[in-house]
Amino acid sequence: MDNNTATSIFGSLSSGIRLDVYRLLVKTGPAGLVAGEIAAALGLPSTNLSFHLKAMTHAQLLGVTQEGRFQRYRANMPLMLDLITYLTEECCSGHPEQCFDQASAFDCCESELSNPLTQTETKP
Amino acid sequence: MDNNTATSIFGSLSSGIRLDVYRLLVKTGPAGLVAGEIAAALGLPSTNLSFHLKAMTHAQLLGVTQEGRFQRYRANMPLMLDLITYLTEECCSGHPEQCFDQASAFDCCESELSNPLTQTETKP
DNA sequence: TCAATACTTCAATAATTGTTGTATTATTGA
DNA sequence: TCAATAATACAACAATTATTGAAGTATTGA
Repeated sequence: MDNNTATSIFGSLSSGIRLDVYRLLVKTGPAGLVAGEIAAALGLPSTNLSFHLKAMTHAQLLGVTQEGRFQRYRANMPLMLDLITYLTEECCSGHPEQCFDQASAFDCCESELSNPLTQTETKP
Repeated sequence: MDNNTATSIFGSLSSGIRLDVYRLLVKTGPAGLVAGEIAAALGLPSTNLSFHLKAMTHAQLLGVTQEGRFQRYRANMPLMLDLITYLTEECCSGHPEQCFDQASAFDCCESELSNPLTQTETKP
C-alpha cells in the first residue's frame, strides 16, 4: 500500500453514492450484485452509476466479473484490511495503546475482540 | 456515524497531502504536532497546509488545541474506529467470515490477533 | 510598547470531479 | 435474424476542490 493507492481508495469513498454502493456490496458479500440491481437498490440512473462503478473498480475497491450481459460487482475486502494496516502503521511510534488513552469509550488495546472485522457476532 | 460524516472523513483522506498529515499525526500519537512542525516535516507552504488542516479539523479527523500562538493538532483515533465499524456493519448480512473466504492471504476470521488496531506488537 | 513569530483568512485562478442525455457495444431469447 | 435488454462511452456543462500570494489577527519576548 502506498500513498497513491490509499488516496484513490479514500477518493472512491468520498461520495455519498459510492459509499452507499460499497456498503451495499459489503452487505451482500461474496454474492455481490449486478449493476442493474445496484441501480435499482439505490435509485440511480444507470449512466451515473456506471461512472461511479468505474471509479471504484479502477481504485480496486470493487472487483467485477462478466456474466452474460450482466456485470457482477463485489467489494474487495482484503484491500480494506490493507488500508487499515497502512493507516495504523507506526501508530504512536510503535505504542498504539497510547492512541486510545485519550478516548473514553474504547478498550481496544485491552481486548483482542474489539475489531468488527474479526468478529462473527457483535451483538451478544 | 452517518453517510455524510463518513464521506467527509473519506474526502479528508483523499488528498495525498492530507493523508500524509494524518499518518504523521497517527505516528506522533497523543503528543501531536503544532502546525509549523507539520509544515516543516512535509515541506508545505503554511497557507496551503492551513487550508488542509482546516478541512481535516472540520471533518473531525483532527483535534486542535491552542498553545499560546501555536496550534497543536492531534489525530482523532476513536473516529477512525467508528468509521471502520460503520463500513463493516452488516458485513455479509451478519456473516463476516464469508467476506474473507475469497481472499487467500488473510486469516483474520480464524485469528483474533490480526487487527493492527488491537495489537501493541506487530513484529514478533 | 513594538517588532517578530505563528498561523489563518481572503480573493483570484487553476484543476478536478460530478451529472445528464445521447449514442454505442454486446448479449439474449423469440 | 432481430428486437429487447444490460451496461458502458462520450460530450457538454455544472459544481467542487486545490493552490498561491497578499493581508490580517493574535501572541510572545526584548
